[in-house]
Amino acid sequence: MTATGPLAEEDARTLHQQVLMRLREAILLGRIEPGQALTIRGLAAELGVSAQPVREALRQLVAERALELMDNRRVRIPPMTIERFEDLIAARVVLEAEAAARAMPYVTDTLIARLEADDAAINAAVSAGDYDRWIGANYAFHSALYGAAGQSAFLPLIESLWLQVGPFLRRAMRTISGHYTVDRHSEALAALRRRDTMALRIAIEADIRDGIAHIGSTLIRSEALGGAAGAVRGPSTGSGRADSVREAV
Amino acid sequence: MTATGPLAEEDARTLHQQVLMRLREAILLGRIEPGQALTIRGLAAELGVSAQPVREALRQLVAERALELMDNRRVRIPPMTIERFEDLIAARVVLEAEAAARAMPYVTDTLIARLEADDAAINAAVSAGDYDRWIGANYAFHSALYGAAGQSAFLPLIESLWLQVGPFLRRAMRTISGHYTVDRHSEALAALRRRDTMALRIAIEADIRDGIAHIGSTLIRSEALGGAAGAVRGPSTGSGRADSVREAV
DNA sequence: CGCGCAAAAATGTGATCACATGGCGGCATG
DNA sequence: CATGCCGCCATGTGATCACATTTTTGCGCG
Repeated sequence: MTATGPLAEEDARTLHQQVLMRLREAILLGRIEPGQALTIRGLAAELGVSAQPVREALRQLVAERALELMDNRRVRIPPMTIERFEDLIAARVVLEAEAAARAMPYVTDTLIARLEADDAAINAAVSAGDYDRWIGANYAFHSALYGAAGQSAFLPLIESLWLQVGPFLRRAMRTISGHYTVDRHSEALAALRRRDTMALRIAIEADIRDGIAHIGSTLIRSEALGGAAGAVRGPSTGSGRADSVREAV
Repeated sequence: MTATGPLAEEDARTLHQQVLMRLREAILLGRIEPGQALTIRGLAAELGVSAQPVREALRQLVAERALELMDNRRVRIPPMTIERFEDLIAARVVLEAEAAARAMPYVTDTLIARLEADDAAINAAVSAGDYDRWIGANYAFHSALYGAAGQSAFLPLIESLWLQVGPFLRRAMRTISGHYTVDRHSEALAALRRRDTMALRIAIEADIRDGIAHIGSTLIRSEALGGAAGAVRGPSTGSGRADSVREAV
């Protein structure tokens, strides 16, 4: 393999898994424009690998619904509609509330300490206005909680949902500090300390809905759904596309 | 491409999508032995295609958790444990109950008629002891219901869960007729006719748990978890593997 | 006869090639 | 100057090749 690409560092995983992780992170952090046409060769050149690993990574992301295979056989971040967004949130609520409740028996003081650290990181990111760190810490908090039990079934589903919502959070949350009037995570932590499952469910649900409730309307107003229009307007030119994704992934 | 394989029929979809569908069906119907090592070249030869489409199909099924990528980098149906099984059922319950409830506003008499037809097909399959038709009709019933609303988020998640439990239903349900003491589907249909959302939720949950409750213990007793052992015992020989999968996929 | 080691076959991974398709721009025409 | 057509280029798909790793087989030794 080429030794000059950004992925040159040796890694135990296969190349396609490294590409997958890079793309997954880029999607989760909203670094890829929704509606943007992702080309295999473009990404391959960008990452310094051949087309093969990229193809497989894209295929996997399509399976996780993070990407969508269009009729033209090109791949993009699926457009967001209000209906789909509400479905996604509803799915997140039922899955994450249940996952949290099922994790309760496995909650230890060690886990709570870790969650408190994550919570602190979240608040720090909010204060700093650092969107990337906010998302990252938020993700760490939730997956640490849901993963407390073996939860072999819930986590992948939840991750798929995050991947689908991720691309649209950033543009709707330019200023994250303004929306954090109530810290639902500390409510969740309090519930965890009391081993109060019902309160935990409520806190989790509130956390999901709080951070996201106003986004639906933002999506309508901003018209930046990134797909309904994207399907109509011609895909960008090859070179232009590669450039705009370069610093994203 | 070769024109003699079983997939020779022209199809609008890409080759890897055809392979994907074949494999998906084989998994859902429990035709592939859990723990069985699936080889790219073996499947490719079997289906009369090159390795490329098979690779992508396998990758996609791994993403959907229907298959598992082992450390050896080989692919198999993940072993089942009691914990995972319970997780999967719990996830099915919350997701499918919510999906059904959200479909309620979109329920029409036409849809109910279709569901009744599916229900009849299910009962016919049960009477005939035809496992494949039972699974198929069952799947048709549920996805028709959940898909009534646009449900762009729920259906893929539910399908992933079906793919994960599918391989283990058959061996635990040699005799399906014995377990159908109560027809939960007609209860669901009754709830639909009354537009009674809560009753529908209950019927769906009962349907999932009924058809499946005794399987957990069956899994323990039969020891046919198909993985814990499969990981230890050497994978079957190449030729043996190809033969045993031949009529499966 | 059992055990361990080495050769051989098989497999996954990544790269590259060939081909069909579709998008885009340039060009001619009204 | 607007508009429709044609050709070129980029892209996705499938096939094939080369290589490293794993698995299986077969042989020799105790």
